[in-house]
Amino acid sequence: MTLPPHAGPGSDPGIGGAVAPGGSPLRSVPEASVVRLALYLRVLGELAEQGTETVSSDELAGASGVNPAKLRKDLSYIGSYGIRGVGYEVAPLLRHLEHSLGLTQRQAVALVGVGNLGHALAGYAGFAGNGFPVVALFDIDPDLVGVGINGILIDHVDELRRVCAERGVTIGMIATPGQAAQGVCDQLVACGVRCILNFAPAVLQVPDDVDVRKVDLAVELQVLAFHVARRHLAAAEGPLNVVAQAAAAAINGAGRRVTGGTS
Amino acid sequence: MTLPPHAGPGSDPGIGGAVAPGGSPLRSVPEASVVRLALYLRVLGELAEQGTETVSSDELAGASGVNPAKLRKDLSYIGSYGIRGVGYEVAPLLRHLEHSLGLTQRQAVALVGVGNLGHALAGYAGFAGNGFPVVALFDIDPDLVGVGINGILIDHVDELRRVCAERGVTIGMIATPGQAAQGVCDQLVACGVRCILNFAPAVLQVPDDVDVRKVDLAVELQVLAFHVARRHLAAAEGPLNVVAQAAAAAINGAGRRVTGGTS
DNA sequence: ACCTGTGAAGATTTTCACAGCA
DNA sequence: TGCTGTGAAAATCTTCACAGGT
Repeated sequence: MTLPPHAGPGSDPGIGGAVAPGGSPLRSVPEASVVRLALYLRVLGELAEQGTETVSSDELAGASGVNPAKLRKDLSYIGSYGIRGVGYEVAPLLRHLEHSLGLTQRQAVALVGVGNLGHALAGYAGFAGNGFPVVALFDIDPDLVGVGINGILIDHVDELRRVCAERGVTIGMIATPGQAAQGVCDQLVACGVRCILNFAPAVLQVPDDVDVRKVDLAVELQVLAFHVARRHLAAAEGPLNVVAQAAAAAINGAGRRVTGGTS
Repeated sequence: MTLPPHAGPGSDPGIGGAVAPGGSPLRSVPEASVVRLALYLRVLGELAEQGTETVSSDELAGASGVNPAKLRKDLSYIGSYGIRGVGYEVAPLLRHLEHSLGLTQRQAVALVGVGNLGHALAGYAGFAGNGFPVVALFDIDPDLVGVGINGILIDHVDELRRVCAERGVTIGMIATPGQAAQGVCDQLVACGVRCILNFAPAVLQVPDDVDVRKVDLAVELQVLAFHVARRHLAAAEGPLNVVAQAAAAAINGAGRRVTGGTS
């Protein structure tokens, strides 16, 4: 069985606009769009803080590093309604995005592996503040069990099943060494966790109905290294390229490009 | 850069963009493929450790969670030569991948922002071990300046330009708060850094010739939250789905149980 | 007999471009 | 006039399926 980074259970055709009880259309949203929606949400939050009340798709797209048409299409997936000739009202759009991303419901997060990286994740303020409280910590090291971080005590991995059930964990984060990751993943899945964020350098095999997203630091650096190398090759190879690049660089000295996401 | 009217954000498309105008290909490798190449490299490393000498595309693809045809196509971008009827020799393929990803040359990394997350990144063993030594640390907090982590002293951000030049930094990592990220990014670019890995919750604006990759923890969690919510909606809507999901869960509950280790 | 490398088909995502409304 | 929402075209990525080695 294969697990593309985001093998959603929704290989499901379901083109038809199935309608949920509430009446909102449950249309399939491309994974890439979901990622961008989360991005727009943050940018909108910043705009709201500044007191901005409306934005055009051009403005919001610019601030998000995205093509305006793409932004409008992304919003269309969640049935957003802007005002023609004006743009979008920041506050309502923000609420709409939160709702569409399922942020109205609090998601309890469990973190397995409180080593170097795990410790930082456990203490990361960005989580709790955004509706993702870390409610459980696990490690296999007896010296760590019982230690508290941000008011949460570390439990032994053997307690995973019980603790996750008790605390209603819906999202699992894995920050163990690579060899341990699959085992931990299996346990989380057995506990009913269906969404996993994996920081361990390992490819996780999971059932079809489980979503895994991966953050792989080594891979990120290697991808950048590839670009460094390619840049050297390109420069060494074509004088024409060098000229073109220099020209482009000069032109861009003033105007800037926007670069968005990854993962 | 080249022709495309718009340098797309997101997973920066025109990677091989440097297709020589009148010259040789310098074949462009799709960004998605580059990411997977890095993944194959890791899996191959594991195979090599186990003493495996050859793998078929099926096996390697399975272990990487990827479709075999896709794997072969990915490898074809870097002109890999397997042996028909047999597969790939692990060691040569591993070397080939390392070379193609530019890992033969050591990349010096600078990390800006030694807070909660930054501290963990500075101590992350996976970097140095993979040819990405962190050679410089920066922060704006006077209390941190002078502190050493893993033998590297933290410098003040004001020293960024000098230190990066002295130590030949080629890759920058940003782990500052969101508001500080753009400023830091500008400084890195001014120092000649052309590849940046951004952990800060901010969209960075950079010139065309700079590659940015982003790791955004809040976005990752929100994407997972979206899937949790969608799953609930789907379950509430389609009774057939519920049955199928329950069955899948049951089957997997009986699945292997592995006692995991943790750091 | 088996497995790679790849053209071509298929699927998905991005972008264009314009109708339609405020 | 200005900007959204969206059908359709373009670009990109994935998968199939098979020719061609070993």
